[in-house]
Amino acid sequence: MKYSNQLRLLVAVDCIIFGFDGEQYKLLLIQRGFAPEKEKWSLMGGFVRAEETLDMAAERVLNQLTGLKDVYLEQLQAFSEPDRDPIERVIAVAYVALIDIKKYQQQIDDSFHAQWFTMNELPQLIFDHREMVTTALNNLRYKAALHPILFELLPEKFTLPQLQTLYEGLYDIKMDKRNFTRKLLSTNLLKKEKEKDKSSSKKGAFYYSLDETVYKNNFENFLNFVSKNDLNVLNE
Amino acid sequence: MKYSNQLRLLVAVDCIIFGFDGEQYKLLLIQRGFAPEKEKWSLMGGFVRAEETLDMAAERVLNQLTGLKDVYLEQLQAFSEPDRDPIERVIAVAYVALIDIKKYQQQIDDSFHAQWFTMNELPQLIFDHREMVTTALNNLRYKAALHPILFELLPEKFTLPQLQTLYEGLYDIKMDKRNFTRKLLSTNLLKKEKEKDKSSSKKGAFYYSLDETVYKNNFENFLNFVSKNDLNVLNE
DNA sequence: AAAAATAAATGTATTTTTTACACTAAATAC
DNA sequence: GTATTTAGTGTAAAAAATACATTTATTTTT
Repeated sequence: MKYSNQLRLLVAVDCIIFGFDGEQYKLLLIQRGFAPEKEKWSLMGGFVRAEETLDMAAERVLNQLTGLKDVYLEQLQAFSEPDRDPIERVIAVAYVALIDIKKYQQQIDDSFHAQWFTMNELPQLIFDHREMVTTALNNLRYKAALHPILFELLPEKFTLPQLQTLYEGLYDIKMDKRNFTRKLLSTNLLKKEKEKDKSSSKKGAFYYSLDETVYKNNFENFLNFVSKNDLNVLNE
Repeated sequence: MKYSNQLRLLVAVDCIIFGFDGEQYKLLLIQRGFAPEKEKWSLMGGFVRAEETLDMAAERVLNQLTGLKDVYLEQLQAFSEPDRDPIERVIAVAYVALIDIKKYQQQIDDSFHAQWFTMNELPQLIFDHREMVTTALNNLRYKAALHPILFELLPEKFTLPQLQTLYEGLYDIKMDKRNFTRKLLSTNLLKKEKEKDKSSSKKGAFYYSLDETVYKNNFENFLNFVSKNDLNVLNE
């Protein structure tokens, strides 16, 4: 038994993969291996298969094209312009992944044709992928202001200056070091480690790590990581 | 030219339609007119057609099944469990609509088989529609805490007590009248009218209306309509 | 016409949060 | 041992959020 006389469509997932290398935000792209737009830069995408959900499809595609596994991955939204793909109509459900670039650098370089691009040096993208990236970035800015989501972009141990760079980079603002530290520490999300990171200063900055329990319990809370003042910049 | 050897699927939109009648939140449902689950209660749904986007499909479905037009309508997310519809696999993209029940009461009663249900007296719904409603409600609570979205549920002229009932109803909390009024007025979203609504008290409450300019310019701002204290209730 | 009843409207003091702002501390390089 | 570099820290002022009770406008009742 089937629904008769109804249109059936291709459904794809496209992954917007944001990474942070300690200094900058980057986007992971691949050169598309098949027509149309062969060799052009593209998000990681693939068609949904019969036995998998969209979430599963996104995980699979991400893994097949980059080797990535168990990373933060979340549905963004569906894109559905009938002619977004010139070959045939495809409904695309976009997913956003956040990863620590250094953790996977080797693997991505070695085995796949994916490449990291700085956010302000993106090449031309196929189809409506540029729009997807813009939507994803706005969404990330929104979420990161309320939830401690940016930790997904950092290694397990990180320093307060790194954390601040992460926030400042996303909103392209400067924050006061003392106020930033106070706000972050007041969440109780951070555990101070005994060692220091000496790679970027003589004095060295203490490492911190996430308190996973607090993280899981408080993720959905509205935490106001970024002040309203700073956010208003986004609306100008 | 087509993508060969790829699975094609039915894609549907389902509309979660929230309404407010001045006292309570309600959900608009219809009795499904065809198998499977004929006669069971369902969200407004329909398959996407060849020439329309998902947004257009949602508008069309909403209009066909209820006569509603030009209402607040926004994509929620895609639901994709392979067996969510027992007949055949269907990818469903859920949309949320917000309307003022009284404005459309007549029309919905007269021409369609749709019916409003109080949120805590929902009948059994088909497929995964119950999950969609829960997701949509959580999403509405989230958004309404940050953006002046609940005005979509009110008539053009409304009173401060009505507005407070609207917020209190969504979060199932009591708010202080003086603090609530001060917060809402401080947004500059409200224009005081000269007339009073005398339907619910002897003294009567002044009508207010939305300042559309401020509304449009500030919608994306984070306005903190509901305090963090009150929101934490949701996470317990 | 006065009194009672009902819901709307309003202000202030206290606490909490956010902001603005500059010097000292630790380690290394020379 | 002096200079250099970045990390780390405190306090006062302003703004926002909270807790809390009486007066006002109008209608209904007597």
